[in-house]
Amino acid sequence: MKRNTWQRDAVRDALGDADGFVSAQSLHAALRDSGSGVGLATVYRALADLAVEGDADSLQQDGESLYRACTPGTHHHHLICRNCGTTVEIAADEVETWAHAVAAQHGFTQPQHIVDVFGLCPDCTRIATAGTTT
Amino acid sequence: MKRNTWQRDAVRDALGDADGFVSAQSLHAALRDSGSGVGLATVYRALADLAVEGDADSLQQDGESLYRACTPGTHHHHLICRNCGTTVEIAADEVETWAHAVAAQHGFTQPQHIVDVFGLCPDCTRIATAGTTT
DNA sequence: GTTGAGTTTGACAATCGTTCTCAACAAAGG
DNA sequence: CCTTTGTTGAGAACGATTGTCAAACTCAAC
Repeated sequence: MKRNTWQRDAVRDALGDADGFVSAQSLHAALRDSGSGVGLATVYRALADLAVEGDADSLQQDGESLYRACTPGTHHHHLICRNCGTTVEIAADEVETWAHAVAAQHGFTQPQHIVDVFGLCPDCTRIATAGTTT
Repeated sequence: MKRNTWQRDAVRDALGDADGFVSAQSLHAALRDSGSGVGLATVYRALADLAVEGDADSLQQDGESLYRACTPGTHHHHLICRNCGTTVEIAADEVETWAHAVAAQHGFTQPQHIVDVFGLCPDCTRIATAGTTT
């Protein structure tokens, strides 16, 4: 049986409030800031649950897992600013098709794919360019 | 100055001998097996160097970094069997183009992308199917 | 061949993210 | 209300990775 606890809701809310991808640790810190004394282990558990249920996307950067609330049920990918963390959801039918085609081409079945694009968002591009043009 | 040590060569060789992606830890174990008393820290350092120089690809799975020797200089992606670890290098011009287009569309610059396809290779598919078809 | 300078190594500790443990707790149903 | 049973939380445990630092080694010059 799955129980509904305010802790889990708090994690879900905090994840929804976060802008881009956040680590479990920073989410825990944010929760502690907002007064919710949620334990770290609980945050990890809640995030893992959310990811399994499809309410959150996760990706691994460097050595930690980052999570982000996402529209449940839809398969999509992300365009992430590597400077400020801004994230844009992108539907990627083209890539879906490509992945399936490539897999089939080599006799592979049950293709799953990891596709994420990192870059500099318009704002950060402007700043970076201004800094470089010395 | 960059020096040439037998340890670094040993790591490079071991990586070349490995079939698919291997973790730093297992590579270290393999090296120890083959008699080369290379330290763990050295393996990590060598792998990081190889990855930077473009002689090795790295990806993160679960919570550890996996490495694999690759043809230097070429940008490519991988089709990886999630069961046996077999890896196929795939040139992905289509995806390159797509990634750039998507990035540009949203005003993002300097796009880098993580694209890996996991699936079941022909052999593992056969086995899995045989097992499922009870 | 020898010397010297500076990089690399390696054993171990430290660090960091994540998971486990287990007693206390609280949610859902009777 | 009471019982049942999943959930929480504090801290320990854990595993991968990185830092530390003296000793070893490589390279180039002599």
